[in-house]
Amino acid sequence: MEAVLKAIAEPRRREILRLVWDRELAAGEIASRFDVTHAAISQHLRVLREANLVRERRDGNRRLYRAAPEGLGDLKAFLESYWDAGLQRLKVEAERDERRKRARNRAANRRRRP
Amino acid sequence: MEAVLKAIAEPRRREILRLVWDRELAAGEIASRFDVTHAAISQHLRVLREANLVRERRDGNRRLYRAAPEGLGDLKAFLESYWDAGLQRLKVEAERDERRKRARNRAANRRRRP
DNA sequence: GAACTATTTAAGTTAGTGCTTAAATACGCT
DNA sequence: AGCGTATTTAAGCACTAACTTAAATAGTTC
Repeated sequence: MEAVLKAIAEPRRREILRLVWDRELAAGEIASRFDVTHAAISQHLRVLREANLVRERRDGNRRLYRAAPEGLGDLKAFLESYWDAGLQRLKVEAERDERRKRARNRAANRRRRP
Repeated sequence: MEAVLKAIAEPRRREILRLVWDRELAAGEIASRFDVTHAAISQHLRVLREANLVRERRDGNRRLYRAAPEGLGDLKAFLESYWDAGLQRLKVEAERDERRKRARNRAANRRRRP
């Protein structure tokens, strides 16, 4: 998961991911859309591949890349679990506060009319 | 958004975020849970604060931190829009493929029984 | 096999980051 | 004011990461 988060923290890699989200593109086609060298893009593609965010397929000379739904799904699932766990705790906390508030009110009422 | 993604890409910052998810903690209390110096944690807290992921409140001597729902919401929204846009494109692509397949079948049928 | 194309890998440079130690700031207490 | 506590800021160091250039690999074509 570490690798995934690091991978998408880099803006250029997010752009690349977008480019290959719904279609295959050769490394060179991807590189031609950026103003850095092919080598630089190749290195980004490696990071994305090792994070399991893109898949690579060889076609003759070329290497075609495309977003990998599995890796993206893992990321989404991780983030959702992160949130759910947090929201769950918030909920529990809110209920506890609610109980305290009611207890305070009951005590106040007893003082007013015992 | 850049700042948010960079902030959560760091494992220690994710741990800190978890700690203050549902309660306020003083900087020192947070730092005492890690085996790095207070200064290091203070720097992490700054990163989180500048990414709007935590809120800081001063209480006398101490500074209390707590997760900021707004920043977290922004992150969730960003990721969801990232996905939705992607899924939307996937859907459009799938429908286009479906139309092509039907067109192929119609053509084949005409050839079989014109 | 030599030449050409597409891509990656290696090596080096530069900028950024996480950490430490030491000094600065901010607040409360007497 | 002076002292103690909580925390941040500054400076410096080690390590990582994004990039470049140059060389290596892999596949196609003649």
